[in-house]
Amino acid sequence: MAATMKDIAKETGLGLATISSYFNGGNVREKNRVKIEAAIEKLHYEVNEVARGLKTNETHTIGVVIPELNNIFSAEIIMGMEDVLRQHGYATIICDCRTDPAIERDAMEFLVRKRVDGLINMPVDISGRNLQRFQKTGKPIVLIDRKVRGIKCDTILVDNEDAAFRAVSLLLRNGHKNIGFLGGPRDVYTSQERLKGYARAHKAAGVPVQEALICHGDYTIRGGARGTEELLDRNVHMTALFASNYDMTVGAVIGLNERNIKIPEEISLVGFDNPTFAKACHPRLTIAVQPTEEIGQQAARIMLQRLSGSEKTDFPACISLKTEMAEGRSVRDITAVNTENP
Amino acid sequence: MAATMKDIAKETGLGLATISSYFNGGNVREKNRVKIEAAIEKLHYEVNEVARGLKTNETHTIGVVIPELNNIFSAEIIMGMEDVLRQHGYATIICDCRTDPAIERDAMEFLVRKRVDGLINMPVDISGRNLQRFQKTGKPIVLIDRKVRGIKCDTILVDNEDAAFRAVSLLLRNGHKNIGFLGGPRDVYTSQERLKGYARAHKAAGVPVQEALICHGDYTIRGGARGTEELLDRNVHMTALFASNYDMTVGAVIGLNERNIKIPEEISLVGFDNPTFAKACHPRLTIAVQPTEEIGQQAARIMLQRLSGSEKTDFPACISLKTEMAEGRSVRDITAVNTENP
DNA sequence: ATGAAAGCGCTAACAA
DNA sequence: TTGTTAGCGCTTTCAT
Repeated sequence: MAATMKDIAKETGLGLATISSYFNGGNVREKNRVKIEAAIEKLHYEVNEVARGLKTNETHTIGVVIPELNNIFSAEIIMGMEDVLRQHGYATIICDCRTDPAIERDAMEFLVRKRVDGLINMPVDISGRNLQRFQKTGKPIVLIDRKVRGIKCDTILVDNEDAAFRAVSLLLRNGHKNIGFLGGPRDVYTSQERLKGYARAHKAAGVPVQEALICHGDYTIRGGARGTEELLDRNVHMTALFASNYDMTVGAVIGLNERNIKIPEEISLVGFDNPTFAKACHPRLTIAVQPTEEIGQQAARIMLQRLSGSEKTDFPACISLKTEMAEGRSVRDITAVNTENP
Repeated sequence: MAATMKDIAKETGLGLATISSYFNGGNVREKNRVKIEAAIEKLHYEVNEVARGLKTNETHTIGVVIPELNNIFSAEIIMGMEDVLRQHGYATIICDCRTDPAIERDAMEFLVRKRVDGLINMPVDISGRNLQRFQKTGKPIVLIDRKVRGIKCDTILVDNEDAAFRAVSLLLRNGHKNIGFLGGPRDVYTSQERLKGYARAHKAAGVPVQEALICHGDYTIRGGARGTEELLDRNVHMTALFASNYDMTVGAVIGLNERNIKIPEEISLVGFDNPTFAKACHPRLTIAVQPTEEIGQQAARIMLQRLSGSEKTDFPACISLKTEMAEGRSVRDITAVNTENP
């Protein structure tokens, strides 16, 4: 069995409270401090956080429920989160619910039993039922990437609409008027937002949106490759492509390569996420970059604030993080070409 | 405050032990069972695993320490692991130590304080010092992906040497004699193993290994692209390329595309990991696939066995999982060509 | 089958 | 500053 505070007390001849005080930053006589530290060393004592948790009703553990872990987007968010939390003495229990609302519900119940101090969730069940259950505990919830109506809590979003707006505006500024849109599933929030941005950019530039240029894929590499080919087949005049997530960006590059279409000479491309991939491409891809680690860090910080209770504003915060445009060389300026052929 | 068993006891008029018995599969009179369940419903009772953990000295929590979470390899392992563990009522606390032995040590200490029931580790500190610390708790350790000498515990490895052997043999069988090797860092275990497999395949086929065909990269996309170009420049007669991890495979595809080199007409390519990427490529890539989720699942299962104590063999198991060759169309058979030009 | 009571390792209130 | 003590919510003998 592991050593307990009692053992330290016995070893040093001191009382329990003194030992506890030592660990909780209380004042302990220098002489005793040395004794205690010697005993800790000798007995390999490590505080039992379970006992502490029972007593204080604080487990210093945050539950995290996400749809899927096997994509860099989720993984990097988790990294940023876990990093901040552990630095503050908090553990994170991560539950990958495989995009299944039922598993998500189980995961949340599980976390309630584990008495986590708070929940960070990238929600699958948009109805909010799962979250309502957790909210009964009175413990803080921070939502990531998606809103859930009916749930009042802090939320970290990415301004997807703006990301798409800027990406497409960049293409428009460079003279492109037939811009293909490789979108995600119709019913996914981020996908809808990005399509809105695509449309708004067109409106702002006074360029009409053409249905034939919009392709709803599935956010996968393969879907991106196929979508690219479909768009090429349907639109002879297409001069540019906007891929609205990472996997579809990879797919677009593959699809264009396969057809032997030069970027940006024949088709200009703006992608999404993953700067590493963008840099590896030739020419380097222009992409919209989501601040993945920052999303995680922010979520963690807000959670920490709620837990410390030192929060002034009592109403939920809704933070919208901006994406960055990382410019490469995959967009060709065709304004000159346009004026030549009016 | 959340409801406790005491509340249930009060509500039902039963004793504490009866309630506890109900939750632990003991026999409870039908009449009382109904009463208890009604009370649970009414009070929204959820077992407090913290209290239970203190009493039973079992937290039903497994600590997981890995170097990095932001690559599909790690992420999928974690998915497989977490899946199995949670299905058995175990939580996983994941610590990403950013490939830093010092952070790894902190993480392990942290997990000791959290009183996790076991540790699953993809080790960074190969010296074993970090693990020795944890091992003092007497709790089980399962190692993943790498051995650590001096630590006696269960280990799940992938037969990397065999994976490379088979990949390179495939190329040799197809008549290739100048096969470039895009390797990882010299000091990484998996990288060394894969190089061994490359060499053994050559020996088995009676083809000499040429130093100029071996490139030590850094397991990144960019490294793969650069390595590919280096190898092309150094070796005019190179007809094939073996990329020894996923990122370098992406890099190789990009590098070859950039030079406008056709796969497999000009260069045959065998890659590593990520079937999704392989399928998205044209032509579909032939790759060695590591059973990532299975690694995680196996690790979890072995851990579960150790914890249940029903393990017959008391000595550590060392399981070596085989990779799969997923054949695409990226390898050209040039045996005929060779006989034409002897 | 059920109840009473002790105690897991810690914190915190109170006393000294 | 330090010691004593009660009790967090549960499991687990031991009676009944």
